[in-house]
Amino acid sequence: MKFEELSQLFKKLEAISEKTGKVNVLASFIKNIPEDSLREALMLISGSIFYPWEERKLGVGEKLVMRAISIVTGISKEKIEELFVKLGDLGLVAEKLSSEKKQKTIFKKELTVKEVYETFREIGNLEGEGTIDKKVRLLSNLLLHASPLESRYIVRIALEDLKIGVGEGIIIESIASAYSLNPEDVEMLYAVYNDFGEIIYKIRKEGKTVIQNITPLLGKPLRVMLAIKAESITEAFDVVGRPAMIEAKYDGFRVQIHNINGRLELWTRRLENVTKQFPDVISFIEESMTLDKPFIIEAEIVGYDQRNKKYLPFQMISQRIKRKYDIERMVKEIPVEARVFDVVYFDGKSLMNVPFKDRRNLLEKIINPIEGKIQLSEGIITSSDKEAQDFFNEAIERGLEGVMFKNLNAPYHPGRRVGYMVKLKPTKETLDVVIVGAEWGEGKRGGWLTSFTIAVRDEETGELLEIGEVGSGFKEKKENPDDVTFEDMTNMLKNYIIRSEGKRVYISPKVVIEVIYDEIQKSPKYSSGFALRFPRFVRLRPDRSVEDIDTITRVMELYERQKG
DNA sequence: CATGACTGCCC
DNA sequence: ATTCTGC
DNA sequence: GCAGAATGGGCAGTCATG
Repeated sequence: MKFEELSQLFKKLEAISEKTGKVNVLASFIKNIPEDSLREALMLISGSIFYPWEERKLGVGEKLVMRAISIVTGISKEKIEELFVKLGDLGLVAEKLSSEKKQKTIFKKELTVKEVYETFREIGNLEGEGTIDKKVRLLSNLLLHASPLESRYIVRIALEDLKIGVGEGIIIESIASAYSLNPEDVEMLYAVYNDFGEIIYKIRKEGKTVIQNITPLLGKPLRVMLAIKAESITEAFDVVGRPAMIEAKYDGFRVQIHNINGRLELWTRRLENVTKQFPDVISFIEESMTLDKPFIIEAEIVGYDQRNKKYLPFQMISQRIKRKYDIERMVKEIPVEARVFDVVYFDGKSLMNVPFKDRRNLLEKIINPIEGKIQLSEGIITSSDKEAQDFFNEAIERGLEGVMFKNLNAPYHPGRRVGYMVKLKPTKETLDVVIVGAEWGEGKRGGWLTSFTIAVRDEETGELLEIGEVGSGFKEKKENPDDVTFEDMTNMLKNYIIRSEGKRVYISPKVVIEVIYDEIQKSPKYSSGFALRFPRFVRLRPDRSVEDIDTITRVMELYERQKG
């Protein structure tokens, strides 16, 4: 299969906004992919090069792509960055420059899907000295032989972001449509195999029989079920029904644990293998559970200080997640506890269609809790707003992140954010800050300032101290008069731009905004020494001037208060 | 050998 | 992670 | 109601650079 054909598909999908339209186009394309390009084509359509269980990564980002474009076109990196700011997308930059390039004596061979995919795998497999130059060379070589349209998508593949409005959901629907299957069945196949090419291959070969008895595969990570967010206890109950299980939400990270005939393996939410990083968790499970029956359970791994029985901040445990060296030392320095909250496979049987309350009951039976090592997540079953409120309040007082509401009768729906699980976090403080910088946006936000550097005031010196950036909470479209759009922000701020530096602009401190956040963190990056966790815009404060914004003293007080 | 830029992935 | 938007 | 695409801080690892 020619890469040109795939590029045309991408172009067509990018131009269609309706989901059903995308599914129709993609379904008919999928039916006709020849078997010898099936896996490669589906990997490229899903915008990835390596499978989630592979340890290799592509290791290509914006900077490396800009270097490659610069080499192929002979245009300076500064000029390319300028175009990037203007167009909001490096794929479009490559396309534009490629079409403007004088077609000299270029020997243009036609690229194939296989060739493109294999080249990217080769790029990802490079390591050691000289790697970056080699990657740039391989990528430029692809671009050299590519048409303008192909260049657009080669660049986006390099960044593993096709921007064609096609995600897992649409690929699943398309496969279902192509082979007249139930989308839920295809979804389950994907949740188990994590490989679109493989499941299409199976469907073609085995027909509808593939959907019989799909069960999780031991040793192969399964996609996990995600929660939606609620703003209040009543809203949470409305989503999951009454009674509901209400559980503590721990500020750690999520793992899926497989017992493969006595051997334990751990995967993260995005299916990265982290078994080596957590030998302590492995031994907790060996201590607490019998391993004679295979299982797949889910847990939150959270930092825990045994001495004062307090949970540690997320930043601590994040030091352990990707660690390859000094693992044993960190096991001692940053102890963790596993809080198990679900089981999806046990003793040869899939539990995905078993109601949550029964899965939870099974967990109670198979885990012997050991304080500070492994326990079930704390929770209550109630229909009462008052009991729910008390449980929530207590969780917050203990420094937990919030609570989860769970539908007692819900099946396990892998890979989706459905209304079976709802998270509820406490309402937060806000800060009034001034905008001192910004960055030009990408993709559909190209041409607007979309991320704003914010600062608080040192009341002693009058100096402004940066405390992070905010780019969430603004509107793209004005629907109500008081909506604040990126366009509003851009118009308001462009007169105050002091200087530009690539995508970044420095702005005279005039515009005051109110931002909300979940937590104040110590920051090595910002001049205030603090940063906001999950910052988002609330509203403009035209009534306030730079002198009225929040101070570093207040930030320090808030930081001390949240430590409890 | 130390440092910084870049990338990928936790939240 | 949060938020907005189109369907 | 959901999927997709924007956007946040900060961690470790890798490679380049000086």
